[in-house]
Amino acid sequence: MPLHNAAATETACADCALRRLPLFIEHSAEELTLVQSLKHREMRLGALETLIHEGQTDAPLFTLLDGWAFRYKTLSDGRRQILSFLLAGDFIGVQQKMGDAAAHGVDTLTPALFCVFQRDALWELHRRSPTMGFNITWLTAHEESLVDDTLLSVGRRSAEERIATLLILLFKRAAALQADAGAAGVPFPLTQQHVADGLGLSLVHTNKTLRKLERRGLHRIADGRLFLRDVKALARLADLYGDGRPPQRPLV
Amino acid sequence: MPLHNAAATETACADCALRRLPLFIEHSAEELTLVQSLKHREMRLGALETLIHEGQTDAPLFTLLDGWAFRYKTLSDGRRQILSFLLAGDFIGVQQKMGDAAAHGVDTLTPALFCVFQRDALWELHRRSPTMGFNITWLTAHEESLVDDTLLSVGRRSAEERIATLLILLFKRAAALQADAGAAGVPFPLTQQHVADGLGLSLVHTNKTLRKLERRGLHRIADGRLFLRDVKALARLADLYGDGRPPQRPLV
DNA sequence: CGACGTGTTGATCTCTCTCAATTAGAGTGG
DNA sequence: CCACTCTAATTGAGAGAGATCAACACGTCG
Repeated sequence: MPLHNAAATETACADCALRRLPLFIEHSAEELTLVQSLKHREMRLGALETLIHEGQTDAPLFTLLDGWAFRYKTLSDGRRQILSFLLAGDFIGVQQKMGDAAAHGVDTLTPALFCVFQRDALWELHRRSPTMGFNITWLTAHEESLVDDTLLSVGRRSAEERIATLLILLFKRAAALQADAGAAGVPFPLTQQHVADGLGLSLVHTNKTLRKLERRGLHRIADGRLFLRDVKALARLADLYGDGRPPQRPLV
Repeated sequence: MPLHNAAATETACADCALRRLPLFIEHSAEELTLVQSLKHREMRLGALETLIHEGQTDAPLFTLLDGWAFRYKTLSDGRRQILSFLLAGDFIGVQQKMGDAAAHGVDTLTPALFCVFQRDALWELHRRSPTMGFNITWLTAHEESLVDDTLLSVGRRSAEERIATLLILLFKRAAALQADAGAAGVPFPLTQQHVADGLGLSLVHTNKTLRKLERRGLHRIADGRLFLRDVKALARLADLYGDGRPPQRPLV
């Protein structure tokens, strides 16, 4: 994804790479102008850098334009839980109330490009374009449903099932951002430590489970790319219904 | 909380019991009229009934006016994860995209009163009152932060720590809805099975852990009420900082 | 070339789960 | 008033998934 490299040259919203993705909806010229006017600047971070510190009080709003990142929380003794992974198009920072401390940190996984908005952009957006405001609400709700899915995994799935679920869901999200679906695989910039922290598992057990699935031919991770070798088997493990099909309650 | 009992007599938004709670912000007369116009009807359920079935496609929007409920997901073999508990004032149903299947079920814990809105009320609200729209966005984001907290618990806290965390957080939320904070305790309509499903634990282990904490004098649950006996000790277990204070990363 | 980050594997250890049984209370019907 | 049933809470015992501890391999980098 060749975005402009020179710090001085910022992309106009109308030319934003995100808009080229089939995933994103059309916006009117006025909406684009509005967003453009709220856009404060762009920001570029390297891999494994911190965008928002846990407990930071003045974090602005961001949109992730390119790259991977993740939200997380830590306990005082260092135990870390990754709350969600962020891909291009994701909105960052709605969670913390204005003037409040950030409830979670955000780190990058890869070099990443962010669109930075002023603190009050959220309100301005609502005020000046209810349509966009509505979209934001919906986006926020969608983010929550991702966390819901993870909570189900971490709370009720076995290690194998959790890994299968994560691989499928991340694959789908990443695949939606690129042209060729299956053959080339999708980028997979997570270390096993990230996988572990995202699934509430230990690093060692994550490694062992990952290897087990790989040896069974369900997937393959190599050179920072993920390939799904046996989606059927993975989906069976993950107990994922085609999409949104209601689960069957046992007759017991 | 004496709400009207006769099915025919519905409360006007201006007289809504929720507004009397110090927790809720003021709204202008126009805003109340708007909400009133979008309000479809009220709905009353008994304890342990289902408001929204998992996978249901046409669920409307609700506000919980009185009582307790919870959102949950289940796997096909019956394993259930409770995603969040719902108390008076909580909004229900933003998560599912219009026309989409509900990603989670909602059951009541106690008899409950709901305010029912049409499917497109969310959009109307945004369109006709950006202020309210903004509030909805914020409310949705806040809901997510609750799920984030739970995910941290389930992913990284021990059974003892999870229980302590849940007790404190539920106590706080319930206490905010009533006058007397400490002495009388707060309602606690969850069975141990609910606690277990909310924390990703088994019923048996939940029971044992609960008893251990109770025997240590940290809390007491009796007659459907929860009393916190030693908040300090509970907070220490839960690793909860006063409120939003950033956690200390270990120097290791 | 040594230090470091990441991945890998084996050997324990333990927290939590599963299985089983008992108690207590609420509701029902005879 | 008393069996009978059902649900929720409780407790003990054994089993197991996953955590922790320890080494080692490999590639990158200053």
